[in-house]
Amino acid sequence: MIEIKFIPIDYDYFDFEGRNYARIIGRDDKGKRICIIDSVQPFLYAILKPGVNEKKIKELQEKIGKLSIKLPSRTTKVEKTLLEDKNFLGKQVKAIKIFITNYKDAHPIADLLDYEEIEARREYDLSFITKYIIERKLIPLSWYKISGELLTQELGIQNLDVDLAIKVEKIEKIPDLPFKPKILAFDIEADEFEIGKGEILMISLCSDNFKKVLTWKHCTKQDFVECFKNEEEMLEKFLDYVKKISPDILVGYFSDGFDLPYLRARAEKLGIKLALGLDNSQPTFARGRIPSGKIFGIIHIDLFRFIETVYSQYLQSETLGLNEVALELLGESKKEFDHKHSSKMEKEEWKEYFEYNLQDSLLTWKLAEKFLPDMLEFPQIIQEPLFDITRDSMSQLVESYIIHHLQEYNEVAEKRPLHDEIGERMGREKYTGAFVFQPQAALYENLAIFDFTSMYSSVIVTYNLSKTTFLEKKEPGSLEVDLEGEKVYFSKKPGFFPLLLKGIIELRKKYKQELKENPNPITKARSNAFKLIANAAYGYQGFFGARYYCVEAAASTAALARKSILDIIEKIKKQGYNVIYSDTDSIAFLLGNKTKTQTLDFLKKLNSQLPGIMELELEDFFKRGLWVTKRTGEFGAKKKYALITEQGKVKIRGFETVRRDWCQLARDLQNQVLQKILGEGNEKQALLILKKTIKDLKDRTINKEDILIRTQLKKLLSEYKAITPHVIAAQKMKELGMPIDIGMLVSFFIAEVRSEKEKKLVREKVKLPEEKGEYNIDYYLNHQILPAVENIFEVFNVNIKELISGIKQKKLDGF
DNA sequence: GACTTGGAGGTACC
DNA sequence: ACTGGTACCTCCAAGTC
Repeated sequence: MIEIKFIPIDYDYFDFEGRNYARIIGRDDKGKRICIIDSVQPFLYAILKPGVNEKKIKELQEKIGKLSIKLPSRTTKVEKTLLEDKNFLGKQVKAIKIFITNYKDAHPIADLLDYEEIEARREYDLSFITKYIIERKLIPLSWYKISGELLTQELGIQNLDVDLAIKVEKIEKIPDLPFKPKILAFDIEADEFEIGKGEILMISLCSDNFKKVLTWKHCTKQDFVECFKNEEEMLEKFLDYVKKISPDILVGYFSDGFDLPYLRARAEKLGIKLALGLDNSQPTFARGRIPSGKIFGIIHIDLFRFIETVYSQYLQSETLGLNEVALELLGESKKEFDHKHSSKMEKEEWKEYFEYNLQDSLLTWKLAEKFLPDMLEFPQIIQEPLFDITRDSMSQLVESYIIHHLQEYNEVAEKRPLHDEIGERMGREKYTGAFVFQPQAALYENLAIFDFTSMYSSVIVTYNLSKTTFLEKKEPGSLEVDLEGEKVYFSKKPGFFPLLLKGIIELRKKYKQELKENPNPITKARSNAFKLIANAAYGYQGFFGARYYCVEAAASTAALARKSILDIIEKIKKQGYNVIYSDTDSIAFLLGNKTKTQTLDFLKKLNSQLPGIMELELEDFFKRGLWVTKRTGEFGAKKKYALITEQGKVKIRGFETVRRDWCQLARDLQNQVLQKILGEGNEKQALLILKKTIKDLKDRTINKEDILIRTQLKKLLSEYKAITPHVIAAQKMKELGMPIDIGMLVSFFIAEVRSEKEKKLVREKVKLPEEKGEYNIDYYLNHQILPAVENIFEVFNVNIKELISGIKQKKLDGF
């Protein structure tokens, strides 16, 4: 028997004599690499119909106990059954817990449970690792004292590159110890984008005090460059370095979709085994929307995927490419490098190429270090391994959090929806969502904005809305929600979903406070993780793929949120304020003759009247706020406004300034105009800026980057019904042999053409950035610049178009 | 051929 | 297919006169 302190990092399992064993790689407190082998007995539940008598249950247990499945490789039997009292979707039920030999046969065993007394079969669709973590409470990246038997060359650990292997007997939670995983970043360069088509020219590696570029193409005298005879030798050395550095995390950027599959494809072609795993196995690629490259014992992370789901909504970056993200988060860019085919590269260019390649790894490594607190925190909160956490969608994260907390409510897990069920759910009609107030276009002064904290989550908790509390029909004391005529009912008895969410909101509050008092990366990561889960819980209930899907709950959440905000709007009006705007959970109103103190007191009063955990807070006071009309019609536009605080902080929403599908010229101009108007309270200075921009445009002094329009390609070229300018741009790229991918941003500009009469459509004037041609002055004036500022000036009764043509007639300079 | 209108398409807000 | 609905705006496609 030996005893160690252990932190689990990577999980997988294997079969031995027909049974499943968890195999977990981690470290001990001395930094040694440890493998532990453990087992739990797989099981599923048969939930019984109400009122089945004891005798019947006994008989049923006996029948179930005899079930088995014979496969060529193994036989799975029901090994034991237990009768348990459980909760399931708001009901107390009797359930038979059915232990089986091999978890992989849980589904076929469930299919055999075709007995009249059984109402439902559940928990046959949870992964072995998930079940293992729940059963043994061995939470990823958390510390434990493990005792067990030392293993040498036995089951599941043959040729495993670890310092110690233990067959677990006892697991005990201990307080957290310091832990810093070793991170190795990598990046490859190739001439061809298509996976495996070209040669890998170079591979860069970056870790603590370690920077290398491996290449076989060209030998330079840069100290970080290591040269090899051929691609094979370079790949071998890459494997060597990974072994030697022995990282816990191997991180890349887009590496699930590019670097790792490319490495594997090239290795295969060259007859090399890409033995990255601790057991010398090659990476495997799990099927999915995007394949996930898994390396045994080392966590491969594609940082892009984690950032995309968890952080993109908080980033300013318009693309999530390494360059923009690194610039925003690290203040560093990629190296500038003019890509061309390697065969046409000069000596000096190779040097730059190597630096470029190294910089990519360096940025990836720095980003990974930056996100390390989050990467350590999320797996502990969600209770799934880091590998999965960094690839899960938002709904999966929410669902995993739920699944791992069901025990606290003695709840049996609901099943994943089946194919037909998903189809049905997707086909449903949309329900009514949020309320958006019809604003009046104007420049307002002295505003306050109130908003509900985590509004939808608060509504779910306050009114107990969920699949588990949804009632088929009205019951005494139940809550009735009117969904525009159709009535639905919810139990008042707290269900586990709202209770769980209540816990999340409380923790979110606690960690937000903790962050305020003690701001550091850990408290920030924790606070952010809970915020994300809380925010996604509402969408989860309306999501077709959710185990706890419930449109009635989702629609009721939106309906009650609407009711709440309309109620508050009325109260604010009644108090004598002028409400000017509201969207979903926020309300903007004019202070008028009231003071800030009065307004804050009023906020307190409003809060005291709110039900449950609903809470209204002050977002801020604002000096000025601008709302404009829609392009068509005289009404004020919703979801478009600009605000300035007394400290001069500007908040712009919805305007072209913040839209990436407008050219920089129009966006910059609009931004400056908004800033000036908000700062000064009138349009005079702003007009001068407009004048200058028009002059520059007509003088053709505008830079090309500023007139590029960037639009995302959302589907295959052939699937487009309407051939829009960006589709033409993509077609041109394709003809030039450039790679076309779904999701890519297509850049183009609108050029002058010989005959405007023959080429009337915008798409006929599209040119790629590298194509020769002058920008189309008329287009940029009338389709970019003017539309961007027209209705802003209209607020001041200044008609730009008249002004321009009027001035023209008077032959004044500038316009 | 000029003009209108609906909808496809993309992106933002919360 | 991988959280929800609401809203704006451009440009194409197809219809009307």
